[in-house]
Amino acid sequence: MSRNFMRSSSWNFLQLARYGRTANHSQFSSSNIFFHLEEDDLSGEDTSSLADSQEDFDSAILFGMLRGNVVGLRYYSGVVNNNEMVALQREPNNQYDRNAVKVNNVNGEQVGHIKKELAAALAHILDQKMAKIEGVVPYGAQNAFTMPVNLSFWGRAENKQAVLDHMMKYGFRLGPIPNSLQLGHGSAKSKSERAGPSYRAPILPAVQMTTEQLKTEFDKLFEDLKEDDKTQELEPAETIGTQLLSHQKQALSWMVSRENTEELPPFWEERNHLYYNTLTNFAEKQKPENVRGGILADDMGLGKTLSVIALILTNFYDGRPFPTKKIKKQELAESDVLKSNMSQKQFKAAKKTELSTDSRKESETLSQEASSSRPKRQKARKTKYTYSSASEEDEAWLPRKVKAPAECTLHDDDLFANALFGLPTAVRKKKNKKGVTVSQSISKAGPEGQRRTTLIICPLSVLSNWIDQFEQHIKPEVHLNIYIYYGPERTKDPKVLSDQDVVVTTYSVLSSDYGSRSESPLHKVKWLRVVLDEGHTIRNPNAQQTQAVLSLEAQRRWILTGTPIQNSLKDLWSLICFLKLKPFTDREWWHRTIQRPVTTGEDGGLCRLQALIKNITLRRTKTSKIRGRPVLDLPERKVFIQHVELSEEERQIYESLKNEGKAVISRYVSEGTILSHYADVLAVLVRLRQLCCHPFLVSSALSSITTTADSTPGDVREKLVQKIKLVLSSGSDEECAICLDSLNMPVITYCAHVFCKPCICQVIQHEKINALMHALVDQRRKDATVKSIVVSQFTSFLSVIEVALRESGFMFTRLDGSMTQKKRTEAIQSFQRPDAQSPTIMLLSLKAGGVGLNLTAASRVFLMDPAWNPAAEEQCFDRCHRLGQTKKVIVTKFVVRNSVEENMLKIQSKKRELAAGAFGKKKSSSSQLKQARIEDIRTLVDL
DNA sequence: ACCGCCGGGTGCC
DNA sequence: ACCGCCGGGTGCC
Repeated sequence: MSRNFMRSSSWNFLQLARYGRTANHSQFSSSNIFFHLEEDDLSGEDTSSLADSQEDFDSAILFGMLRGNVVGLRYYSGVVNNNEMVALQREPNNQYDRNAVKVNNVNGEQVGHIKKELAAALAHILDQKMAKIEGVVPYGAQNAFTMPVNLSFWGRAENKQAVLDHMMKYGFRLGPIPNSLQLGHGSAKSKSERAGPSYRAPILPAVQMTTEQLKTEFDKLFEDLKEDDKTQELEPAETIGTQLLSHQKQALSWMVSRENTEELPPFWEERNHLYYNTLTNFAEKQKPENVRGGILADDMGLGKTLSVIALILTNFYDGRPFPTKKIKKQELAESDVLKSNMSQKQFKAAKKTELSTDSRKESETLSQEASSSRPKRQKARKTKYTYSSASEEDEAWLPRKVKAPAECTLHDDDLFANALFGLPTAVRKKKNKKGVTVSQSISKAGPEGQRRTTLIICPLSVLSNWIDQFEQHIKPEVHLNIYIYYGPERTKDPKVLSDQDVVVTTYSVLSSDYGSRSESPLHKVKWLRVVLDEGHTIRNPNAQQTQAVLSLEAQRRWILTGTPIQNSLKDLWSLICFLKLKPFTDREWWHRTIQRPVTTGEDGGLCRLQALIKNITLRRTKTSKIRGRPVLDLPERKVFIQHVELSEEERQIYESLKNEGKAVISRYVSEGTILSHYADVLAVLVRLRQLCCHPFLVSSALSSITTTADSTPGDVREKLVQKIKLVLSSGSDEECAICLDSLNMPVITYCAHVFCKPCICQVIQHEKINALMHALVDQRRKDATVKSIVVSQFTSFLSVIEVALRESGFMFTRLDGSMTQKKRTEAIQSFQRPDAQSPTIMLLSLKAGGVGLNLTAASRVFLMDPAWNPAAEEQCFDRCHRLGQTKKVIVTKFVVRNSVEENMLKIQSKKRELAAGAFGKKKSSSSQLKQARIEDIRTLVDL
């Protein structure tokens, strides 16, 4: 565990403080802090605990190059082009030579072996991971028996000499490869049909870009995206009952075209009847499968969910919308009118389909489908859902009424899910009715049955939101079958799933299914489409959850995320893998062609990355403009920082705690043991921050006063009880830190400070809370309908605030990490209600709920204590400043003057820079990280 | 000749 | 491999 701990990034460390808050008691216990840190690590916040080779990749420098030979070509089927990249792979179990090193082409097919004398030298280096060795075949690609290979050795600077020495021992000298050797013989090109263009010599280690440069480039990367030509709009299918905003129609158009495109994926060209990859110079006969999907990276609150729902219904099958009902004669007239409304794009797509399948019949059906109008519900139910001219294939796609075994219907799960998410009764009723309609594929539909089902994977916190939005945006008469794959009653039968139109599940369910012995039905279905909501949750490629997602079988793949790159370029890799972008699904090619060129500032690296992102990503921010007008007409948002002075008494306690902490920390610093005393240091910091919020938070008395579940864990409490007994029994003459008199009704803090109970209670009456209550009362007087969110990282602080709110007669509700999903949903729904009985204040714990939480009923946000990570604060503001907000949003951040909080603001702005610059940034060495952490701590306590 | 030379067989690791 | 290497056949010039 300590290993994990030491490796975690400083960001991760900083997050810990927030995490500690999630468990109400952890601030009292260093072991708890540790526990949560580790948990956080494992849950994928940090990817540095990956294989060491991963780290080596990032900090690698070029040691030198060497010309070697690939032998045994005639025994293997893998072929290469001149200048094509090849991969080296150790083969320790080779029966002829345990030093064997295989040479594979970009596709992973073996080309040959490294000649044994050289392999003998390389084996040790590869096995010990002293260097990563990359190969390029400079010429002679079509040789029959052997071919040359240029090897480049990459690794950490500290390994360079050892590698050079080792190679020297075997008689190989590494050096730069002269251009004369590099380009090979003039005849090489003419001999080969597969030969690519002449290729420049591998670029020698380029000048490392500064963080600032990279940041600028990174910003540009996405800036430029906004200005490209993804401005086509597409009207959604008739089945969508909601009018889409312009940018949503653009998203729809882009997504539909991404799903139906026949274009080659980025960096592939057709040459001489072969498909040629311009990055690796790899070529093959087989057309690389196109990425039917991409990344919808719109900012939060732009309506990604609605865009996807529209996509599902609009591009349900072969570029056609979700089929609806029979066309009746009198409706045909109407449909002619509607036909003219059919967008150009839709029509083109239709034509294209017609051409490709060469089926006139289908095209007739199509125009009817596209223009079908609304039937009366009754009729629709009686109808057999057929078109007069529907082809057999089409028929298979129509919803039909079938008997379904009880356990296969939606009832049970729906009921369960509805209970779980607290969906309103009306919805439940409707669902039950709907539930009996289960679509059934017909075996004739295709060799493996046509795919029809979209799988949506999302965090639990937004699951109910998906369901709500389907209800809200799809016309009620449309029989779209949705299955919530969640809860103990979920089906085990893949057939049940593949008979749905949409299946919604969560990452954790998917992951636990994947990890369990019995086979996961989710992994047996051949999905039409898989949608990852909050798709950056798969950014740790080693997490089981990521593996579970990557092993899903689907034709169309979508990632929804507001933050495609969170920490570094590495984050993008899992996403690319999910999209099955060849050849990047192999980490080596990703690194050699994109990641390393970008991080080392190699020629064109950023251009490549940009070309890649541009191809697969659509991103708009809230400030993006369409035809000169903002995408969203969001009301203004203002952020105020409200400084608060500590009262005399508070200041006294604060200073004494701070000095105590400073003494401890500076001792650690001078001893150089600060990092091994992290838990202690953190405890000090947390106490200081809590004190800024409210002195009571650092008092053990809290547990006996608040009525909520907040409590000190038994053992710690016991320890404190012992201590106070000791203080009392020993007749200690300790004095109260507040009144400086002898103790009267003593209470003890975790840090073993002792106060008089009346003294500390008096403190509560003073600043802070005071600032908040003043603002709230003031607000209520001006406009009682305005709702507010009060945010803190400390649930115990929220509990204190609760008391104050009750005293002033506020209606409030609360959302924190300890609540069940059902209770959370209840809290949100009651808060969002517009009626007079609805609470006007939401107490929100900073990390609870995560992204996607919609609290647009509120237009005021009070941030009681600054967060370590500025992004977390932003996210918090976005919960109410998003689509659906009608009022001006005012955010107030309370910051205590001359305190750890002010220092945190400083660190925040530093972090903000880092976050932007971390993209592509060379990973700091662990010693640098340590130093940075120490610096952070010193800033915080003014050391 | 316990050599050199010739030419056939042969061929990754 | 239009090579190198191996080992058998062979042997003045």
